[in-house]
Amino acid sequence: MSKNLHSSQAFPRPLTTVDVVIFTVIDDQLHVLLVKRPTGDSEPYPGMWALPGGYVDIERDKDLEACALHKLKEKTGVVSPYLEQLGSWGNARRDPRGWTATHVYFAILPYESVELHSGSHATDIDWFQLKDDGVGHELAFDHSTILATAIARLRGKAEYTSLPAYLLPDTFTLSELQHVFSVVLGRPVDKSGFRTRVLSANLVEEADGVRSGYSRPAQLYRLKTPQNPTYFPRTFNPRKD
Amino acid sequence: MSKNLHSSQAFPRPLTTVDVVIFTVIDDQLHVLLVKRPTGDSEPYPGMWALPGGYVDIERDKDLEACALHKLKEKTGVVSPYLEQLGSWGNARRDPRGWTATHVYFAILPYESVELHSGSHATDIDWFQLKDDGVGHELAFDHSTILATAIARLRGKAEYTSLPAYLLPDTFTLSELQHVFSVVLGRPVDKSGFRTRVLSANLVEEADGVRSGYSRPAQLYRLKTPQNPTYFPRTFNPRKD
DNA sequence: TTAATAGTGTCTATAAGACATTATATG
DNA sequence: CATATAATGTCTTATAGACACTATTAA
Repeated sequence: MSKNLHSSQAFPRPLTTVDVVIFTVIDDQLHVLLVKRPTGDSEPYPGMWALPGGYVDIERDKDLEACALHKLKEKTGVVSPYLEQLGSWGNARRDPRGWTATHVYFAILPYESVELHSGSHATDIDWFQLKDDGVGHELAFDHSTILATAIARLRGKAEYTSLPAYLLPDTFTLSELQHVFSVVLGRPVDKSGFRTRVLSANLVEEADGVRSGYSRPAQLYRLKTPQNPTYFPRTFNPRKD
Repeated sequence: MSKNLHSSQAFPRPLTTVDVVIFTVIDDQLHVLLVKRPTGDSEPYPGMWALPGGYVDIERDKDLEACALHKLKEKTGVVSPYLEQLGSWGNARRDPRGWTATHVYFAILPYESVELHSGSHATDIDWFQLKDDGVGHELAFDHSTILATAIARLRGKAEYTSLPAYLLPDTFTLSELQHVFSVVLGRPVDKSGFRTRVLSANLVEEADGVRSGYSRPAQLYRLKTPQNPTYFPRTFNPRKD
């Protein structure tokens, strides 16, 4: 047996987990899905809220993304969300049980597509409204840091990609799209400029039908490439000096 | 002992590794640092070239980034490069020894700062010139995929951030900066537009001294915030339709 | 006809792209 | 003075931002 293989097996292995930051918009506000930690005596952070996640099951999960998708489906019932890797966090102190490394994904869903599934009690999973860079209180482990990173990524990418579109159902009007951008960006978005931007970026195509209400009906659109976000050639609101 | 803790310990753990994609510019060409796999019988991918990396040592490495920095210093002697997380890759098939997950970082260095340190032979570590999305031949594990992702990230970020600046030493002229951007982007960059872009982005400040040659001497500059790259408000060459 | 929202048009400011011109060093 | 490169200026084009205006439905 080679020295290298031998030494690899001698290494104590860090624990490997996967966590998922799940965003949606409820009542014109960004929300994130959190689950409550169990309250057993030897549990870390008992009763605190945390990002959904857990250990990689090397029998069940064929890769990290499959593991993230599994946890997402388990909690929300959603099977094909927008999902991207956020990063990984690993050190000796984040979990009292020892050296752990977590691979974090973030998902964006339309609220209409979700059906929450709690483990035992309906009260141990819930949506929390985002304020600034978190939910207003500390989370278990280093999840406050991870959540802040995810929020920054979502807001940052909203400046130059079509990411917020994944917060809407399959078909939507341009006004709805504009509105969800303004929710994520936290500031008003000009209608005319937004429409030019979206249409010239080839982001959407017309869908059948219109959204009718107490005013002029609005054309429905759908994403042209729902698999990947579109990159705009510029950010919103170029900075002035 | 709680059910959760018990089950966590029962889980077979994936192997955890860290790999580093190290870029530099040599003779006006992008290069990446690779190491040769050992040739023992039970070694995976014996004799093939791979990204530098290895197991996380939970005694020595306080976190994942420290582990990446350690591996970088070990190979190049460089202690404070530009380093960012690229992503993680984990599944049951990438390493014949079992389920592994690797946390990948990418580093950007000025070639002048490097002193290669090989393990035993000077021939088992080397710089490879980049062509398109790789080095022209397959790498060990899934490192060809990882390298392609890193190249895309570097080229992509060169369109709207100051990343290529980290390929230069502390002080440089604007012409040198322009040139290294053109090397990374793989296309010529207009002098006047580039200078306006760089100066109005507040990216650099004047350093003492000039670079003299057989023509008008050039003012030396340095990065204003060497810790973080600067984001430009637009990409280069907005696409035409 | 009015209210409400969809959708378009106009004007301005900003910055990139292309390329010409001026500036300043060495040999 | 010739040459090479640094540094700046000019003109055009593209697009965002602001905001005014027109279009189309339901009540």
